[in-house]
Amino acid sequence: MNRSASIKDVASHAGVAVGTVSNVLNYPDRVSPRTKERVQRAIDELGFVRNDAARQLRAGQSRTIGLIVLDVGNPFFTAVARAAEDAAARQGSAVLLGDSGHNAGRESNYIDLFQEQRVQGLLISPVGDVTERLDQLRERGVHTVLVGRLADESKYSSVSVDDDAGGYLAARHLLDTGRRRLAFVGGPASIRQIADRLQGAERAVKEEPDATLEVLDSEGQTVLAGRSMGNRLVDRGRAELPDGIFCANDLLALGVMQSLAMTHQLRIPEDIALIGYDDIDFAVSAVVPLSSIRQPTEELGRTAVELLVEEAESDHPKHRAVIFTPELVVRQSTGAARSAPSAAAEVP
Amino acid sequence: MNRSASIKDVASHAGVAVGTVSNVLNYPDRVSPRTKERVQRAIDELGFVRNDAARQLRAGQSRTIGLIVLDVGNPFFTAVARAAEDAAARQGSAVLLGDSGHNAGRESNYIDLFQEQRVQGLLISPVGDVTERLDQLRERGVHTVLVGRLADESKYSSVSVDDDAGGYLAARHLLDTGRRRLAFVGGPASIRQIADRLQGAERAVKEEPDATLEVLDSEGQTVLAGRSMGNRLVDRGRAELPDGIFCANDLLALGVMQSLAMTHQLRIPEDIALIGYDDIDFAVSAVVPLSSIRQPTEELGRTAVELLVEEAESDHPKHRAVIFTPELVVRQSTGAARSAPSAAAEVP
DNA sequence: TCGTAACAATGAAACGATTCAAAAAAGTCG
DNA sequence: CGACTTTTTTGAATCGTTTCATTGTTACGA
Repeated sequence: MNRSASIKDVASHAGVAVGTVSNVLNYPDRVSPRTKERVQRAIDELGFVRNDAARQLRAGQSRTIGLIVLDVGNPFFTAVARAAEDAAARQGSAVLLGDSGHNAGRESNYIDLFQEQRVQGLLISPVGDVTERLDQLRERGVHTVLVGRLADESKYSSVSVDDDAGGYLAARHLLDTGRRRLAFVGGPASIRQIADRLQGAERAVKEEPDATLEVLDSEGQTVLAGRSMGNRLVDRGRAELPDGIFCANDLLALGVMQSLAMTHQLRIPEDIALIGYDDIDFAVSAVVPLSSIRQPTEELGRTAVELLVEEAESDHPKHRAVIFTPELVVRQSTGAARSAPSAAAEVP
Repeated sequence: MNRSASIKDVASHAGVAVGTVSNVLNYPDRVSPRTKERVQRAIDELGFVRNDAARQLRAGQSRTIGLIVLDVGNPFFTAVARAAEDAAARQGSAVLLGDSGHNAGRESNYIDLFQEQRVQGLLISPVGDVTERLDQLRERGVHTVLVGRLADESKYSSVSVDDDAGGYLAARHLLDTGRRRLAFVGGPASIRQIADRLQGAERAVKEEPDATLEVLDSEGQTVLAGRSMGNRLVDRGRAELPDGIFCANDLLALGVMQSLAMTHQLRIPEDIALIGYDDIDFAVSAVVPLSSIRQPTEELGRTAVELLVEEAESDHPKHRAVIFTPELVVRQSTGAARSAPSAAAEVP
């Protein structure tokens, strides 16, 4: 079988017209059971598979949605991608996944590719400033939803997570469990998300007159950065130590935890409570299970697709910016046992 | 702009024939500079973007390669995917990435989708037994390369990594650094890769008359499984302990490391050397940086694409099974400092 | 000036599915 | 049985690109 069978082959093999075969495929009710069965047999015998290129050429649009993420290795994006795929599948579309790897060139290539594919729309976590490209897309009628970044509502729809609220949640939780000398570990402040998380934490601390917040600027957000920050803390006199630490992400928190665990002079959560951000897989299986802030990735992905569909279907594009609130996940590292004794409190 | 501009619009706008526009796009040399310039301006003014559906309808084949992985969240697959993308891009194709999530149903959906898209070929890490589906594909002329699994060479090409060799490497390294009472942590043995790694380790141990290998069957391959295994070890008398542990993957190894670090009676690598498998990101930033076995993911992805192209271009399909050998990555957990003092030996 | 290469530009045909007006077939009822 | 409605089937037109045989144009030497 050199060239795959076309609808025409099926038609002649079944002794019917091409229109009838098409009807069997798309409007089975219009076809009598007898011919339907005959056509079906022809399809099976020839191993016929619809040619999607021809379909979408006729339809003028494909049944796919483009999704460009910053890094497929990042669990945040893989979770979003998976949710987007499910949501798309539910309404008969597929998702084309592109990984820009924080690289504007690759991002641009994917935008071109997806445009040539005539995707129904584009979901994108942009690298830097792409407003120009996106404006161009808008002019060409390609609907776009920004993922994980708040957008100017007059121009685009977007789904994002409220980092300020997340920071507030984390700090508030430390305060609620009796901590008063808080520290924020993270940096650089030039990263929007980190600045927002800090701002939220400050907001919470201001609510308690006797609470303080010390800001510790880390170099990057890696486990190693967290560990060196932890080592600096351990070197301090006990009186100068914070009693609750909020790290801008889980990697930092795990690093801090490592250095405290290694020196064995400070216990978590008795001496210092620790909370991270992102709720990565490793948070649960840390030496002391790490409390964290979970981003609603499933909702992000699902909603992004829904906004896109909504926008594509209405003639008068109305943009919406949906902002999700993250969620507090309490584990042992913030002394859950104190306020709510549970099975999770068993220390190995 | 309601409907996007077609090549016909460009032609009339530039005052030339459609064929000329097509030539500008595909064979610029055939067109005189003057008309080329005129056409180019029309393209820019109308914001013309090629319709890929029409292109591939004419061409009979798309410029995409389908890749179905078991889990996009798994760093192994994301690395393979990235390499495959690069390799594909280098020869003008794009990769459609599908995530089966170890689910045969989703896998089947992607196979259908990719077939309808008339992909140039399929790279797949199959869920369970898909030989039937794949045979069907082969009949329909869709070339397929299996990724990460050795295939019957008479039927398919494949790229895979030699797990036996990896196991040998790991155990040989422990032996070379003076360890004699080795333990293998991992399970269940029903998983092919794990069985192979164990087999390789056994092969190495047999080379040293005075060395022994104890097999510890873990429940799953998670950090928690590793930790509970570690706890069981710590409870043993010192004389009964292994002096070198090879874990079937890095998660297990990190778990074992956690439990040893927590009890602080056994030091790594002085009392027990530890090596994992996969070289995940966290291996570097463990409390004691973890030695590991790295799989050549880039080569896998690149070679998979190359095999596919090779197969698609030759008329007489000749299948090949390419097996890569993994690589030893020495870090502190196996006492690199002993044999080769280096900067990496600095303990914080 | 003419003949002939060499080069440019043309436009109809083809790819494979869907659509839809029209024709054909099957039912219904007096 | 004939007039009518309903259901089923038909097949030409269409989507946007590429291909390629054909026609038109230019350049150059005789």
